[in-house]
Amino acid sequence: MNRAVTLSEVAREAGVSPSTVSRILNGTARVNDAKARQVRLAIEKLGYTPNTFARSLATGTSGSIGVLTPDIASPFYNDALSGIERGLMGSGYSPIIISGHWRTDEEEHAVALLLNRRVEGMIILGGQLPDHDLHALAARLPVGVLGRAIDLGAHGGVSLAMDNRQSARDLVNYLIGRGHRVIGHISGPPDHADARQRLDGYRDALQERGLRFDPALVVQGDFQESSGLIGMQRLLQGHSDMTAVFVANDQMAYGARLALYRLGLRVPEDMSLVGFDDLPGSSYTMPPLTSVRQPMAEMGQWLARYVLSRLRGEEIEPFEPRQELMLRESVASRRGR
Amino acid sequence: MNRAVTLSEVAREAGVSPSTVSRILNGTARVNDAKARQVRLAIEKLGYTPNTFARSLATGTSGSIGVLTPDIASPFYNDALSGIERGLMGSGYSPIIISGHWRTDEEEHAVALLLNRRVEGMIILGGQLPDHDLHALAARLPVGVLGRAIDLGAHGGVSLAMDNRQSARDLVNYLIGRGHRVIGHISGPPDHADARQRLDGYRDALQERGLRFDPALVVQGDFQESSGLIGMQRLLQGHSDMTAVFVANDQMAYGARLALYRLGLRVPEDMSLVGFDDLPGSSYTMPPLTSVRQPMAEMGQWLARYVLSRLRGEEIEPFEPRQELMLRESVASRRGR
DNA sequence: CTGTTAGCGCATTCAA
DNA sequence: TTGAATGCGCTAACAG
Repeated sequence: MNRAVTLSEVAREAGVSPSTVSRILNGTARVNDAKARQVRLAIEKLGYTPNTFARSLATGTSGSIGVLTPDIASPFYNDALSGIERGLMGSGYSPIIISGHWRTDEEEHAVALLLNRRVEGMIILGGQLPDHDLHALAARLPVGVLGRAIDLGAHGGVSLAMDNRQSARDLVNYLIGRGHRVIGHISGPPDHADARQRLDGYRDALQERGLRFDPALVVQGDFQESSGLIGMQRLLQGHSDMTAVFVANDQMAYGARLALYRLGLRVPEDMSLVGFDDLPGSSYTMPPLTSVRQPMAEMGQWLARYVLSRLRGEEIEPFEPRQELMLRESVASRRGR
Repeated sequence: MNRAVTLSEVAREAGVSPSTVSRILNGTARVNDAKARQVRLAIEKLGYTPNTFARSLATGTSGSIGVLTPDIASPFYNDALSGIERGLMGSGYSPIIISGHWRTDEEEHAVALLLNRRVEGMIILGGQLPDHDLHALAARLPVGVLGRAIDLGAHGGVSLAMDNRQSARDLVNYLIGRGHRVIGHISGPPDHADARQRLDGYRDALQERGLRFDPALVVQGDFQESSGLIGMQRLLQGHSDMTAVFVANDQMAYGARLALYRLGLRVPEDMSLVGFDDLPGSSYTMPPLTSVRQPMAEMGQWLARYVLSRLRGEEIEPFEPRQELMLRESVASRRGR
């Protein structure tokens, strides 16, 4: 970039002192109208752009909030990003988004980068960061975490965790209530806390209703569509009595759905299907998919507000994210049979 | 944030001068091993984090590339974001992503913000920015644009535009080739260049094959699922001879698909359906949706490399994005009828 | 209301 | 190999 115009150049052009220009720029003090006009003209003429670095260095504030997301292209976390943007809007703070690609080392690197950029607060979406990293972070600045059960209260940090286990349990209970007795499960990767909790919830529900937990009814996926397809194929082998499948996320449920279609099995008449996460597309699958919805956007927005409130020393009303069973058309009743 | 540790404090702690610490940090010069160890120890002990602002101010470089996306939660553009991340990886540059929410004023504001942050290059995804803004930008720094046909060659900028019109034409031609004669279209918002071009392509194909363009066969949507559903319902009224519909994007095609399902119409037996964009989910719809794929991730990656090459004064091999018809199972042949 | 002065934290001369 | 001095562009006292 060709050397950028500086504030002093503007000052010289307008025939005033640098501080005057600064004051006009920031509205820090009343300034003679005529001079103000001169300055605006000079700014226009020279194409002046204030240098954030210099300003931040001088003020000691960056006006930015770091956001760490595991994947910039994840339909799941992106709703939260939208929420964060909304929450920050008009606050004078802007988000700096970095993705950690589900890798601890990259995430730690990303956090370091954000710290270098002197973000004043941080929002962490899911991810693999060890708890002690999060604690260390919360001790330095306001931190909001989404999707992990961790107690940051000691430092005043906050975590919005969804109760995956309870929701999975509700979902499977719903299936049982509709008369299903042999229920398969396509699980997520076992190194993923959410996946483990959803599996636990599945097991809880079975146990609670006196149904046997059969490991053969559980196949492992990786949260991607293709693994749902394969998982369903495997479940179908040798489980002719299975009437419903709880898939650990919607993406895999889409794959499972396709596997059934390929085999000429109807949903929900021949097989009931439930997912998890309620992706935007899940209202438009065929049939619309029963799933559990986490208010990602609202959570993101609240977290942004939380960090802002901490920064301003204000109080903020607590937020209880409610997970919601989205009952749609992918589950049939087995009562009559 | 509690006052951060500075380089001088590290220097004092280690008993050396600030310049020495700086040299160790940047590997600018050989330094006595013993001192280097001292310094590393001090950095560790104090929890020192270099201040990006100060460094950028001193060096006059920011090490960041601005990325403007119309929507942080768009499944379409996010693939490009992933590609950009990949393209920048290991280059020493990192992306700063801002979204403009499809609004010209917000986009201009975002660009200003990026300029303030002294990004060294910029990548613009789609959006509503007027051409002259883009030209002005390209005159200042390396710029890569995705999804808009604009000639930035004068300044050395580049634009990777997809030929929406040609692809739409190919798609509709394909339908005609499969024996369809009455083909509906659910279009995108008319203020959206992509939408207009896709409509044009639809018209081109009909004309080319001697079919009449019937305005009643075109209904307007807004690129969202729900408008596809409504659009399909409206198309179905009074067009009993329609056998195929070209939907201007996949999201709307999902909605259209659901409308058909609700009415008990089968795809593709009763109605053929084609979309546009080939979202990740489109391989898993029921049936898998025929669509046209733009290599968004590859384009994003190449654009990142392009900007880097400009920054380094290197040459880069040109990139011809190829759009690809993804022929899947949502189209039936009408030949025999 | 306005100009002058003194840093903010760092990289980079220039000497030693 | 190392330290001292200087300046990047801006804001914030401090005087006037």
